[in-house]
Amino acid sequence: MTPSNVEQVLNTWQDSLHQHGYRMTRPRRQVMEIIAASETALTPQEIYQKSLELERSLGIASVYRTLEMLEELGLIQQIHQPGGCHGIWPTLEGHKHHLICRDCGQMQVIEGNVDIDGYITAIEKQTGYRVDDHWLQFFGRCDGCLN
Amino acid sequence: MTPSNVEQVLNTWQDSLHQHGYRMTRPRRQVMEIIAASETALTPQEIYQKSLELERSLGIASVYRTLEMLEELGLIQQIHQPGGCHGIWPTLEGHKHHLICRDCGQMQVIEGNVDIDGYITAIEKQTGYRVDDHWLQFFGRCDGCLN
DNA sequence: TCCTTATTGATAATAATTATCATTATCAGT
DNA sequence: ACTGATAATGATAATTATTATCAATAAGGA
Ligand SMILES: [Mn+2]
Ligand SMILES: [Mn+2]
Ligand SMILES: [Zn+2]
Ligand SMILES: [Zn+2]
Repeated sequence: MTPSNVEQVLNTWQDSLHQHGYRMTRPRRQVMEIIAASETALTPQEIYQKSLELERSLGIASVYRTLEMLEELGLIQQIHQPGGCHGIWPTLEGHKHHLICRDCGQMQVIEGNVDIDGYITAIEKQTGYRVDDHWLQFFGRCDGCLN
Repeated sequence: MTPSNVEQVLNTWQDSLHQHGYRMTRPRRQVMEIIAASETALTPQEIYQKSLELERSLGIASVYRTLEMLEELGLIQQIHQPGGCHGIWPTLEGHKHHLICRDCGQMQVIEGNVDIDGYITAIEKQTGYRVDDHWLQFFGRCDGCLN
């Protein structure tokens, strides 16, 4: 994300916090800035480590508490990867998927394809389950890491 | 899986162990039996807990070591779930996906649909990534938990 | 059956997450 | 702008999960 894009996301998130009765504090802003500015999905520990380079670092407990809040508000979600789970990424609007580079971790957001809806209907008929969500993630190597 | 089906899987796995120079021991057999007989994806801790009810329980270190070996042999894989990750499930042959009940955790194996291949080709052209794997998981409620 | 050595299990060490509580800082109300 | 109620922080303790260590054990080829 570009710096101005990060600011825009931060403002949206701040509105959501206030609408739900949460205060906007410096630690929370720092966590949100780190997440929104990152090119890769970060773990709680990675977010904490990045904060150590700031003028005023975070408490590890505040990192976990902020992530819990952001997830409850639906502003972030967990990205699951082979051999390194629980990365954090802003929630996607609409029907999108994740493409992740195995080498550098860089992520791309992919438009969802409509065919999956028909697939889901078939699955529900076949199994008797009611499907309310799905995850689709692609793994591979990015252009930079291939060359 | 039915008991006889479990036995069949266990024999296949035992062959794989011996072919790779691993010994078939009682702890390893117990871990494999627990995994193969389970209706839900289990965590390492859950596998250990189940073993406590057996005549001769497992050491927690042996659980982790056995899982590491089985994963290296490609016999099991990690199942990632919202709010409870790193469940263990036997590796699927061919192109299949997972359907997981949010309430009871029961899993169903779903045939993969061919449309995803075309989707992947489009993604590669669009992003410059080379895609070598994908995960597709469906979440919902099973027939039993709906009623 | 014997022997080599891979494997186990008890436990120590490390890492990650959650709980506790005195202190601090946000922000609604004036 | 100031004040006060209290939400939130951060240091740290407690808990939980995972990995490392090593003497004792057992698998399986000879
Ligand atoms: Mn996961
Ligand atoms: Mn989709
Ligand atoms: Zn890359
Ligand atoms: Zn169910």
